[in-house]
Parts: sequence; structure tokens; C-alpha cells
Amino acid sequence: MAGAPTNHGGRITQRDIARRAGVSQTTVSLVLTNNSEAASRIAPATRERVLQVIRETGYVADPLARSLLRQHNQILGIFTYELVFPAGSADFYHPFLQGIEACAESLGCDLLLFTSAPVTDGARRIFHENNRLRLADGCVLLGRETPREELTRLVREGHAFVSVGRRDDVDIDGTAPGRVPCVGADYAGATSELARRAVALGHRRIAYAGSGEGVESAVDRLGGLRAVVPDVLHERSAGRDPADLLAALLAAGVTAVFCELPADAVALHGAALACGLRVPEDLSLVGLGEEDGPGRLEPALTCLRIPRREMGWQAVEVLVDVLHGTSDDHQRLLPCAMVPGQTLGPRQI
Amino acid sequence: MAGAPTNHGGRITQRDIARRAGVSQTTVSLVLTNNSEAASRIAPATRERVLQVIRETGYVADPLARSLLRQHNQILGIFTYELVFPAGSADFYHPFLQGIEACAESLGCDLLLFTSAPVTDGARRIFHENNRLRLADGCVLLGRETPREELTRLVREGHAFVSVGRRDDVDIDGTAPGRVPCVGADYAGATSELARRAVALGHRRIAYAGSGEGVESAVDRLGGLRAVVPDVLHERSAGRDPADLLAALLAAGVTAVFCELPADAVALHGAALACGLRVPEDLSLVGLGEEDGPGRLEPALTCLRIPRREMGWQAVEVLVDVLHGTSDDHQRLLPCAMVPGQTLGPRQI
DNA sequence: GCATCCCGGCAATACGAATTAGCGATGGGA
DNA sequence: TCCCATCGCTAATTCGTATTGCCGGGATGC
Repeated sequence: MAGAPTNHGGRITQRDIARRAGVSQTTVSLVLTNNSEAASRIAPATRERVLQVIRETGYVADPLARSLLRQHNQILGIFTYELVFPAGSADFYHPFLQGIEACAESLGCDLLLFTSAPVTDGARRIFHENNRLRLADGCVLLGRETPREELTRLVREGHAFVSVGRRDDVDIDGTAPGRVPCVGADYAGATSELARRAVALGHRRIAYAGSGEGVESAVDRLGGLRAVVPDVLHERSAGRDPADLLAALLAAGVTAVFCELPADAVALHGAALACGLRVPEDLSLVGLGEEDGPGRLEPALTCLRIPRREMGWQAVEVLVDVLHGTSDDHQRLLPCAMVPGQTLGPRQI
Repeated sequence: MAGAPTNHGGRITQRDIARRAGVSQTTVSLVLTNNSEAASRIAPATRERVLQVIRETGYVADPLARSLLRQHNQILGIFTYELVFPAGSADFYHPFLQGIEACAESLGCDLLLFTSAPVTDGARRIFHENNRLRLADGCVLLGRETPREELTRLVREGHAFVSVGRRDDVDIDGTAPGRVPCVGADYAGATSELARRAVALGHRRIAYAGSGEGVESAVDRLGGLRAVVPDVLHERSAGRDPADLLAALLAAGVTAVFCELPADAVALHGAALACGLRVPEDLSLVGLGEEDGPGRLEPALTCLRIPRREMGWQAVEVLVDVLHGTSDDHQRLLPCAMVPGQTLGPRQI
């Protein structure tokens, strides 16, 4: 241990350094805070003596004590309602995390994953008795969905946070609607654009397969489609046999299906082939999201590319805005690129 | 804000609670630390009054101040020499992180990613002037390689850490060799096992393609092969044309090649096919690692499965051991499963 | 009736670093 | 010789929470 002069618990403090250098703790602190103000107040000889001891001992300031005083820690929190590193959908979060990490690095911030949040009633919760939110200066919320009550409380208590994914306004008792800081993908705009394209290709009977309600991203997709095709046929797909769903769609004379989940499009594609139908000649299929996993469809699915990395980066930017109170609008919608694919074609009938 | 009685900087403290409840800060603290000792010292009426105020204000203790006293924070650090979420090799780290996260969650610990570590001389470094290591109770080191001097300093200064991946002992001036806490994959054992299999299949002239030096994992692989096949032919592969490498191997009469990097095996496979050779009939190929990415070889490469998730989990276990001073040996080698594949076959000639 | 004990609560202190106010010594000017 | 400014450094305080020791009053024991 090189004879480190630990006084009490093993960790070496500024007082230890001070003792060894024959100065006060204040002086050690002044030497360390290297600004022109303080530096000028210390004689070069003293300064050097202190630095020498610091070098010998390898002392570094305890960031905790420092943070307690400063009231901020250069730490950004990341909270997810599922595991941050899920096993199943191998890397849904990965691009988001890449963007967050890159931006945090450029800011010189560390990233704290709130893995300690206990699971109550089958879900992780931000607010629990030993809430560690304050360890971070602000927090990025990641996940397909955020419980309304948690969101409301975050806004009401004035926490610095940002959601990755658009979130509806929150109701703060009586006053103006609480806008939730967020960086989302512009599902509505992208879906509208695809819808216009489908219409231009001659499609008249268009369907939406998926819930279309609940989560904001689902509402936005259905809404984007409705804005262009008011009389869209809305069919739920959850837990439904693809062949069944397909039959219902065909019976209604549908020629193009917009699927909330790309996976549904893939399933419908399979069902269509099984019926001897051709895609897109007999039925056009569109996935309103990014195809995940390696199971690429052949021919390529017409779908969206969600700018996930960019969303992560910008989420951190917005979070910093929130912290500094810089900008006034803390909501951003990023455009989705369209993946042309080959499953959206001209109506043939 | 519900008229929260913030005194100074916005955050609400135990003193605020105390004022509102007409008690002292001590009492608030005692009410919060819910152990039998302290609880008995507070009258139920007082206790309830304090709890009421706490509920109204939504107060939660500042984990920072708490940590400063306790000298530990329930935070485990993760340090990587590259980005934690790299863009290129999509998810080399992902399985490790999964294991680390799962174990941390079971321990109720948060995870801190040291993204603030600045890049000096082209590489991230743990030790720099504003070292934030002490934010965490201990630290998991992730990455293919760890600079020796950083490792040495970690050991010398007695930091609690663990390396994912075996690391050689470190030289602490004069005293006994400093064993580095680590959880590694047993490359040596697995390679030996594969070598025995190759020998049993009739192979006599076996080559090792790769550096075989430097990083521990490379040394271990070559070592494991040498233990079974002392007269192995060692050919470097870095930056070399696969066809060129193949020619050299064939000229030496090699019938089985053990490749440090599965990617090299894939490249050699391509070169062999181009020469009209069959695998494994004319040449057996073994990858001494996990094939990464979706570019699976056809037929399947005989290689290893690195228990990355398990390594992550056990790394955290070892770290906890180190922290508590529980066990005495902090090195673990985990067995690698063999992926049979079809590129290692009987020698035909 | 006096010593003792327990109950319920509080003041004081510690954790480690940063900041403010101020103290003693020195030097220069009048 | 006296006064004041400057230099170089330190004592005291702060951040928010946990812990220790103690105090006053009422009940209990002998």
C-alpha cells in the first residue's frame, strides 16, 4: 500500500494529503480546483509540495462528496420498464443506447442504469420507497410504454427527464396540460406518406391491422393512415390466426394492408402465399415499423426505418435542455425513412 | 408543486419535513430508517405525523448523502475500453451485459457506465485526473484487452474490480504476484479438447492461424493446442491474403487448421473452395471462438460457444466476493461448449 | 423518599470536498 | 513610526442524512 496514511476507514482523503504536506485541507482543495482565482492564492512551492503528495498517493477526489455540494453529478439515468438488455428481441434497445451513449460521452457524463428498481405487480416502477432517481441529474425513459401515473408524477414533481418515444400530454390538476419532454419517431407523418403512395398506386380499399389504440405509437400510426384514408378498415391482429385475418381482409375487398407490426405483415405474407396469392400483385403489404431480427422477408417488406440511434442522441440533447432550462419546447418528432421494399405495388384488379 | 416547502435550492430535505411535522431532522431520519431499534424510539403518533408529511410531499431520501455516510452506494461500475454499445460488431458485448444486468438486478444494484472517461492517446483510460471510479462500489472491466499499467494500478491501489476475460498476474513491486480477479472462458481447455478430437480423427500436421500472443485469450488458445500438439505450425493471419495463407498451410502438409478468429476460418474456407478443395474432406477448419454476426458458414463451422452471459453474471458474483472479502480465490474459468459443426472431419489422405 | 430506569425526543457530530470569511505576517508609503 | 494593502494560508461552514450521546420527566424499585 506504499504506506498510505489512511486515518479511519481505508479511503484516503484531502485531510490525509494535507497532513502529509503540512498544510490544511482547504489548501489541498484549492490546489486541486485549478482555476485562476484559487491558484493565484497558493505559493508555487506549497502548491508543488501538495501535488507531490497527491502524485505519491494517487489520490483522487471523491465524486460523491463533490456532488453533494454541487447538487449535480454528471450522471444521466436510463430507466426501462423491461430489462435494459433483453434476451428476447436481441437488440431492440441497442441503437437507442448507442445514441445515448455517444451523446453522453460527448458531454462527459456517466450513464446510470436503474437496475435496482424493484418489480412490483409484474412491472418495474420508477417510484418506490428507495427511489434512487436523484443519483442522476436527469433521466432517459426507454420503452414501448410508460405507465401514465408514473409519467404524471414525473411531471408534477418537476423531475428532469425525457421519454424516448412520443408521449401524450399529462394531466396536472387543473392547470395547463403537462407536455411530456420526448423524442419520438414521426409515425403519423410516415404512415400518411405511405398511405398517399398506396392511393397513388390505385388502392382504394385499405386496411389497418393492429391495435391502433393504447400506446401513442399505435394511435399515431392509425391516425396517420386515417388522415389520408378516412374510411380505413381497422382489424385487430393480436392473437389472431393470420389465415383468419387474411380471409376477413379479402372478404372486405382490401387490396393493401398497413400492419402496425412488421411481424404481422410477415405472417400475412405467409398466409397469402399459402392461399396461392401473390404479393404485391394480389395484395400489398406495408409494415409500419422496422423489421427486427434476421428473419428478412423475401421479397423485401415495404416498411419504415426508425431513426433509433438518432432518437437516443437527441433524447439526451433534450434532457440537457430540460436541465438547463434552455429551450422552451421539449418535444421532437424525427422523420422515419421509408424502406421501399417490394411488397407495396400497384393495384392490379 | 402543491406548495412544497423548499427552503433554498428546490430540493426538499428532511429538515423541511421536520419543520412541517414539528419535529427534529433526527426524528425524520429515525422514522425513515425502519429498523426495530430506531422505530421503538418514536411514539406511534409522532411517527404517523411524520409519515403523513412525507406522503404529502413525496419526499425521498437523497441517495447521495446517504452514500457519503455509508461508504458504499449500491452501484456497480462497468468500464470498457471501447464504446459500451459499439456500432460495428453489433453486439459482442450484449450477452455479457445481459448477464451483468441480471445479476445486478438480483442484488438490487444500479449499473454505472463510465462513459465520461476521456480518450487520451487514442484509448479510453480508467485513471485520469477526474477519476470517477469511486462513484461505484466496484467495477466490471469489459473488453478484449486491458492495458497492463491500468491493471497494475487497479491491483496496487486495492480497487474492487473484476475483469471479464482471464488476465495474467500483475507485478506488484517485490511482493507476491498480484492475481487479477477475473472470470474468463477456458480457451485453453476447450482448444485442447478440440485438438484431441482432431488427433483422434487422424490429423498429424495441424496449424494454428492467428497471433497466438499478446492478449491472454490468444496465448491460451495457442497454448491449449500446443499442450496436445507440440509441433504445431504457427502462422500469423493478420492482414494476410487468405489464399496466400492457405497456400503456405498446404505447402506444409497441414490437414487441419485451428483459427484464433472464426472469421479467419470463414476466409480460409472461401479460399479453399476457390482452389477446388473440399472442407472437411481435403482440409479441416476449426474456429476457436464464436462466429459473430449473421454470416453463418455453410456447412456450419466447428467452433466454440463462449458462455458470455454466464461470464457476465459470474463476474458480478466475483466482484461481490471481492467487495465482501468472502472467498479467497477470485479467478474463475468457465468451460466453453463445443459447436460440432461440419468443418472438422477425418483426415482423408 | 431516593436512586434507577425507560420513554420520547433532540443537539451534536460525522461523512469528504468546496467555499467564504478572516487572520497573521510582510512590505511600502507617508 | 504608523497605517493599510497584499500575500498566503486556515478555521468555519455548507451540502443532506445517519448515528451517538444525552436530557428531562414520569414510572418503578427498594
